[in-house]
Formats: sequence, structure tokens, C-alpha cells
Amino acid sequence: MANIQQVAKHAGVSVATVSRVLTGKNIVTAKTKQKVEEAIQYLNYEPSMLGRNLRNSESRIVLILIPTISNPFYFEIIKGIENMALSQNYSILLCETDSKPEKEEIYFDLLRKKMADGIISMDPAVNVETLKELAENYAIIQCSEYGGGIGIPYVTIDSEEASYRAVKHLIQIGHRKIALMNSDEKFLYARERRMGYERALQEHDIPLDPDYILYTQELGFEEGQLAMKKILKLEDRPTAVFAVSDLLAIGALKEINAAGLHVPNDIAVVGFDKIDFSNMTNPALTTVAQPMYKMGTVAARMLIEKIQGKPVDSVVLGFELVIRESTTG
Amino acid sequence: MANIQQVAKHAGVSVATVSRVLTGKNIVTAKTKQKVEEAIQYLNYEPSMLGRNLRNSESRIVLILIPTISNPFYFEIIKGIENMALSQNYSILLCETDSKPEKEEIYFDLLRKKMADGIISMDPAVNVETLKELAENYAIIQCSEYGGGIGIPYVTIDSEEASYRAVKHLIQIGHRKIALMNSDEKFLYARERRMGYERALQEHDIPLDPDYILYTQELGFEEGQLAMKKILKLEDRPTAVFAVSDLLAIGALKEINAAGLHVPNDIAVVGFDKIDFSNMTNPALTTVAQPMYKMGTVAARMLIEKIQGKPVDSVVLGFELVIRESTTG
DNA sequence: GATGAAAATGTAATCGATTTCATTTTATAG
DNA sequence: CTATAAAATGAAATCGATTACATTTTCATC
Repeated sequence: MANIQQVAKHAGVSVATVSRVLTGKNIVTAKTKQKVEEAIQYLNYEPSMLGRNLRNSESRIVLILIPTISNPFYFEIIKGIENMALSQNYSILLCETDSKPEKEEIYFDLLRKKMADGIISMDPAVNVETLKELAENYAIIQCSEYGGGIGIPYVTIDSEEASYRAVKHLIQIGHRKIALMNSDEKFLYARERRMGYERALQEHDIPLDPDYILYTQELGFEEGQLAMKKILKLEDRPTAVFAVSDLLAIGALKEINAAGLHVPNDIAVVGFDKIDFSNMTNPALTTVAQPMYKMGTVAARMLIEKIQGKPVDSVVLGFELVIRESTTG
Repeated sequence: MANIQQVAKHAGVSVATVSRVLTGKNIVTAKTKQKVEEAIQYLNYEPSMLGRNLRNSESRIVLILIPTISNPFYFEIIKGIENMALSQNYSILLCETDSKPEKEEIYFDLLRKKMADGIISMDPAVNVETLKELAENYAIIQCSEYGGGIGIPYVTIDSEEASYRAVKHLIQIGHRKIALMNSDEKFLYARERRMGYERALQEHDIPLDPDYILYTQELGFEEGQLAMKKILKLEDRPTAVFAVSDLLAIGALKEINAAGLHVPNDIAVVGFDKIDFSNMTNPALTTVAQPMYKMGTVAARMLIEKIQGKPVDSVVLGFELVIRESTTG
């Protein structure tokens, strides 16, 4: 496979001139340009990014950190990131951490070893201390999930308000016994969503029942089933469930069905995220739609600006409550 | 950020010695080794992969080509590939082609420009001619979907047999009017699955009804709904549907429910792939389980061997019919 | 202590591009 | 036609590692 030397030789010019033709930024005579392009064609030459990247001290690769690839919540975000990144000639490397520090380290190392130019972290479980430390020397953006007050720019939605609106919807259609299926409150968004839940209840003078608040380790289908099993065993059974992820809600749905109960007549269900599957279930799921694609493009743009050394500010995007069959029948 | 020169200087040795300590393959005195390690520690040095990769003429990155990230079918395969790759110090770059040649080209270029060492293609829509051409100079493996007879090693299952077994199951539980929801027969696997379907029918003297065979453009939920709508309009309505992907089957499920019919009492449904969601629906889906994780690890191993210049042979893995509520109630 | 082989280390080339600075060529004006 | 500025091109340094080859050090042996 040809290199730039051979192209230069074949075209009868110096490597500098070939490089000028390649990058297109410098002035080259039309005639020389043609000679060079012919040589490139003839030799089937493709410039090596290995050489270019070393010289430019960049890899043009950005890392996306997600806890698991199995949660469809990330799809649209990833698409947004990818499209923005590709348009700026960056490639994305998808990094599944399984929320394990040792896998995280593998990808952090890629950054330290210059194999990546920056990170978009969507992993709430990520080691915040390490992230903060890395952020001093490398470009890092938090997307969707974020640790507040650690000085790393983020893009997200107002979780408290979204949660408030979801619960308010349930109250407005007549529910007063509403369960909250939340994730571990070590995550900021979990605390915010509980606060929104409480605010909606308080506003309508509904007393808080601690039995109605459940915590799950992860946001998956099985955890939703498990939590729903517990809810169904409560003496004073709730008439509605607000789950902080669609997968949890879908698990709940399945469990309610298995118990021979009807959604939404016996128990109404609200999810969070508006993943594709939320529309495929029976009944279709009422859910909070995050602007995922937008989130992705914004995060990518922020990261690229950060890589270029520009200052970037955090962004809070809007959301939308999508009302479907699981609350209105 | 420090480079190898500075480490060498600080440790009072040559860069060669530092490199020897880094790679660990050459003999270095315990004393010098310690000096170097202290310098590395002191300077917070991380070797740059840009330099190393240029010198070694490798990127240690492999590409995974998938049509869309939204189909959960790819999850487990990707996990398999990733784990095997990581264990061999490769990183994976997930490439969504949207089945568009122009996006494909972006990723092929990464290979040509030495930014990637090889490709695992799972995209049946991939331009076979280009792929074949690339395979002459680069390491390429086909996974799950493959073009036969083009000399590129693949790992897959026996689609014809799997399809045969799925349809046979439907026949054994009493069905004779069985629809096939297939994808475009430009894909080899689609042709193979139709053949399996026909073989099962023939074996039980069930005449082929062309109205019972439907073709969809893609393998998603909406296409399943659409196809099911058509099936429900048939005068002589089938009592069972075999869909060549779980997403199609889930779309069918939803549509059957919407029509007020019951699965499996009115219509039984069988899917293909055993994606996570096939278990989350109501009722849970009978489906053909592909050994996806295994497929991923095998494909990754094959690719790495190919990169190392070793000869590799294609592999056909087993499958399993998972019988659940959508056929047996 | 001298000898020679083996072990440890150093020097310098190399991977393949980009870019600074120097040099040559071209164009413009007088 | 010459002087001069501007444009085009080339030579060589550079990015940061690895490694072939050369050189020095170590150490066992006599």
C-alpha cells in the first residue's frame, strides 16, 4: 500500500506538496494539483490516519460511556451524537461499562493514551472523582445523567419538573394512591424525581406513604417485575404506579397482567423515557418523552467545542408528557 | 503531558530502555526498571497510542457494521464481540449504516485509512462487491448475515433448519394454515427461511398458499403491524404466523390484540432471535434462539486471527426453539 | 587479572503524515 | 528587461513511540 513518499515521487513533487493537495488548505497550482491527483489515483493511495493523527496529536475519536447497551433509552441519544460527530469528522466508540469501575478504567485509559479526544458520559454510576480529575486535562461532557457541582458541563432535562408533571397527570385523572418506582437515590436524578413526586402529592394534599416508594438497583425489566410484585402485596394497593424508566414500567405492566389485573382500570402505569418499545406493549405506555436525539447532538457539539478549547455551558432541555393507553384506557 | 523522551531523561536512560520497560518483552535490569518506573510515576506518564500505533502499523480498533442500533438482536452479539476484543486489547467501533451506502463508505474509509484493523459485518444490505474487494486487502468477517460464495469467512446458524423446526412446531400443535412473515428475498437468510418453511409444509402434505407468504422491507415493529393487517384481511385467515424476526412478531402481536383476537387461541405467533423483549410481551413470544453471545465471541476471534494473517474457516453454530405462551397459551 | 560470551543499554532509523522556514518560480510594474 | 513582491514548491524538523544494530557492561572461567 502506497504512502505519501511514493505519491510524491510518482508525481515528481515533494511530500509537502502532496500534503498540501490532501489537506486542501494551501495554494497549489492547478497543474501540480492534477499531477498529484493522478499519482494518488494511479497508486490507489489512501492517506494513513495513523501518521496524520500522530502529527496532529489527535485521534478524532470520541468515547460514549453507557452502563449497558441493552437499554433502548440510549439509542436516540447515540444517533444524535453519532450524526453530529460524523459531520465533524469524528468517529464514536461506544463503551459499555456494565457500571463496573474496571471496565470504566479501560476506556479512561484510551483517553489518557491519546486514543480518544474526549468522553460523553451517560453512566450515572461512573466514578465521579476520577471523572472530575480527568476533566482537568481532557474534554468531558455529561449527558442525561450528571453529577451536579463537579464543574463538568452537562446536558439534561429538568427531572424534578418532569416527575411532577407525570404524577400530576395521574392525580388529575383521579388517582390518589400512587406508587413511585425509583432507582437508588445515590443518583441525583433519582432524588430529583422523588422530589417532583412529593411536590405533586403535597400540592393536592395527598399524604406521603413510605410504603408506596420503592427503590430498584437497576432500571431494567426484571427489576420492574420484582418491584411490582412487592407493590401488589401491599394491603392498601395503589391504583397507579409511576416508574422512572420505561423498562421498569414494562416490567410492572407484565406483572400486573400476570396477576390478572387490568391496566389502566385496576392500576394505571406511567413510564419515563419514551423508548420505542413503550409503544409496542399492550396497552401502550404513558411516558415522559425526553428529547433524546437533540440531547445527543447538543452533547456532541459541546464536546467538540470543548476539544477545541472553547468554553461551554451546561444545557437543560425541555420534555413532554406523552399520554397513552396505560393511563387513559 | 510527558512523552517518552522526558521519562528517559528523568530516569537517566535512553528512550529504548524506557520502551523496553513499557513493552516488557525485553530484558532490563531490576534497578533500571525501577528507575524508569519511578520516572513514569513521577511524570504521570502515559504512553501515547498514536506514536505506538504508527510505528506498529496498527490501530487496534475493529469495526462492527450493523444496519441499525435499534434492533436488540445485535446486543448480545456486540457484547460477545466486545468482550473477546477487549481481552485481546482491541477496541470496537460500532458503525450504524442505516443500510445506506454512503454511511457504509465512511466506515470502509476508516479501514482504508488504517484507522481500523478489520471489520465484522452484520449488515445484510452491505454492498457485497465493495466488501469482496476490501476483503482482498483487509481482515473482514461476516456475522449472522452473510453473502455466500464470496469467499469471506462467516459465522451463522442454519437458517433453513431453524425455520423448518419453527414451522414444524406449529404444525405439531395442530396448525395447518400458517403464514410466513419474511423479509426481502434479496437476502440469503430470507430465501433459506422460506425454504425451511416450505419443507415443513411439504413434509406434512400442506399445500403452499402464496397469499400466506408476506414480504417486509425491514424487520421492525411497524413492518410487523403492517404485514399483520394484511394477514387479518385474508378471507381464509391463517391460525398461525411465523415471523422471521421478533420485532415483526411483536408488531403482529400488537395488531392481533388490537383486532380483538387472542394469542394463541385465535392466532399463534412464532418469532426469531430471542431478543430480550420477546419475554416482556403479553403473551411471551415463542421464538428461535440464536447463540448470539457465542456468535460474537467466535466472530471476534476469527477476525483477530485474520488480522494476524492466519487462515480462518467459516463456522455454523446451533440454535434452539424456545416455546412460550404465544403458541401454547 | 585477562578473556570472551552473554546481558544490558544506547544510537539512530523508522512508521506516515503535517508544517515551518528557506528557496525557487511567477507575475507585476516601471 | 529588470527589480521586486507574491506565489508556489521543497528540505527538513516534528509528532511519540518501537526496534535493528552497535556498543558497553557484567560476570563466569581460567
